[in-house]
Amino acid sequence: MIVGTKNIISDIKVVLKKYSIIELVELSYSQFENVDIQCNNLVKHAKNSNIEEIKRELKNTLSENEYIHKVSLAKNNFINIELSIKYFNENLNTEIKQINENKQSIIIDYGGPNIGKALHVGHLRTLNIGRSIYNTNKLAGNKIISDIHLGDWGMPVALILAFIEKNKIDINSVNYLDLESIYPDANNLAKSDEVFYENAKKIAKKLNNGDKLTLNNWRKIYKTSVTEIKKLLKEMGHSFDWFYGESDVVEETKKVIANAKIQKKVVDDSGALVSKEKHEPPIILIKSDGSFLYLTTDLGTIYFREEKQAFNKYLYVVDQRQSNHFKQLFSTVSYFGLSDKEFQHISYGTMNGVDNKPLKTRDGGVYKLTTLRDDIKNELKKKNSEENSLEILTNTILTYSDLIPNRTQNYKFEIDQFTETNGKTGIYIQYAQVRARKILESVPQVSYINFNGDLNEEERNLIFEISKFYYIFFNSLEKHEPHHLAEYAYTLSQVFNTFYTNNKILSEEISNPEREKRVYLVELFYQKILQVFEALGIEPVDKM
RNA sequence: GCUCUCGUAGCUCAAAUGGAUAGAGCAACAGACUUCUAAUCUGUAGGUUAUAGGUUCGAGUCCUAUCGAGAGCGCCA
Repeated sequence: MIVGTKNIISDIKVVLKKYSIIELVELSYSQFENVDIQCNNLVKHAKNSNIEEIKRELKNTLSENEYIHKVSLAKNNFINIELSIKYFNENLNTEIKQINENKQSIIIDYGGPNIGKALHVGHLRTLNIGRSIYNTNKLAGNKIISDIHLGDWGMPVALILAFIEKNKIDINSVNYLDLESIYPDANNLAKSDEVFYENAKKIAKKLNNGDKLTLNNWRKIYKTSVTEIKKLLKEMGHSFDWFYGESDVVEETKKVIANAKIQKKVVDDSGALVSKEKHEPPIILIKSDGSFLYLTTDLGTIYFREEKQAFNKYLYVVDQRQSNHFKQLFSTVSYFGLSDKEFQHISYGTMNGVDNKPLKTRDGGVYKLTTLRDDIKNELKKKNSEENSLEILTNTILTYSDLIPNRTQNYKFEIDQFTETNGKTGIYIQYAQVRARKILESVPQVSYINFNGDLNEEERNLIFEISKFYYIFFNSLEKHEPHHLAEYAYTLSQVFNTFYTNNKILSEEISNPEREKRVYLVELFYQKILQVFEALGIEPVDKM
């Protein structure tokens, strides 16, 4: 829906209705030169006997519309519209919250990192996509709560504890770097050493049963790991409303199981507890050794959230490889009657290496996030970045490069591409923003201005591009796809840069109506690009 | 074997419910700094949208087949 076009649509509808054409009328942006928006409705009525008459009448009616500067009907029946200055004067300052008629209450689950494992490049997508969806919803006036949903329970932790126990490591001396090497070692050991694996399973069970000594050890590991995770996330500009994990829902998970038993919706299958709902593979809730699975804990988490707050939508920002898991989870939620809310898996493609296979998380070759940050920072230092902006620019690259590709596709992770500072990059959009900011700092603010028709090509292009903001924002919001906004940040900056290089603003040659108009244009650009930054989770720099 | 996702320029990616002439960036080539920051701007070149059919006014987008790539598949998360 293009903002401010309701009355154009209704004009078209009225004419079509006279000829008994009653249908949904829609407008879309056009790629043609000197055409802003187009209407495709008429194309399919080419064989209508009144087509010429309809076209004539449409042209007459639309020519009268004050939001339209020029209308033309193509031979193949596309309706091409050039918008009037009045349209822009009225539609560049609308508040997003006012346009959003369907306010929602949402919880967004980041399918969190696991404690004891280093954050690696594979974690980038969930963080970036999640934050963008979160911010976009906030801007739209929706209520949204983010929960990191930490992987802090079950087998992964049990493996770490078992490894510490087996090698008689002093748990009090273990720091986060130790943990990062312990997990892969323990994981490998479990594959070859059956006794060790059995031991780990026992520890997992002890955790679920609340064994005091095991819990104490778990707490130490938890604290060491979480402190480090929080520190890195903060440096990267990520924060969460809730920092709950699987360990917080142990009791709730048990309740879910108990209720399912009462409702007779589960059955014993060779020692394991399985849902009666038909699925392939079947849904196992409790393993034959008594411990819970991933899905079981997720059910507990939903129980926990339902108790805590009323949401009407659950979003899970998790890798597409888990789509089957979520299909089963959502199905079980409704089968068990846990919630009747809307559940959605916001899946994203894997980040692949040059071999086109997902970057693996285990053993030696893990590309840690901290390493990636350092690599980018070093690349930026070569370009003589302002020292103060280095952190923010690094984060910008880390976010922007990741949000540019469509989330639903896999994409190839290449370090060169990530550290690139030319072209369609975070650096480019920051630079445009800094240029605008610099201008605005040196002049007093211009209050609202009505444009007249006296706009040159670059000015007109900039205004038009700015007006697309609402369409793209809501497209991103509704589809949970940040890449539309990321792409827009680039095109908007590009149009601004062209305007900037070809039009002097503060020069003495430019006198007042002209100058004030251009300053106002810069203000409009700045205001919109900042909102896009906000929606993407990018902090603007002061200088560069 | 079964299920799912994908295949667009040399490379990395766009293309809103099916719309007109498929767009960007990188790399390549040619230009623009005495002027609000050149981390910028302007231009050239680059395509049978994997292949073959089908649906229709109209297909990169929907359907079928083939080829190619990736992912998931009972007690890991």
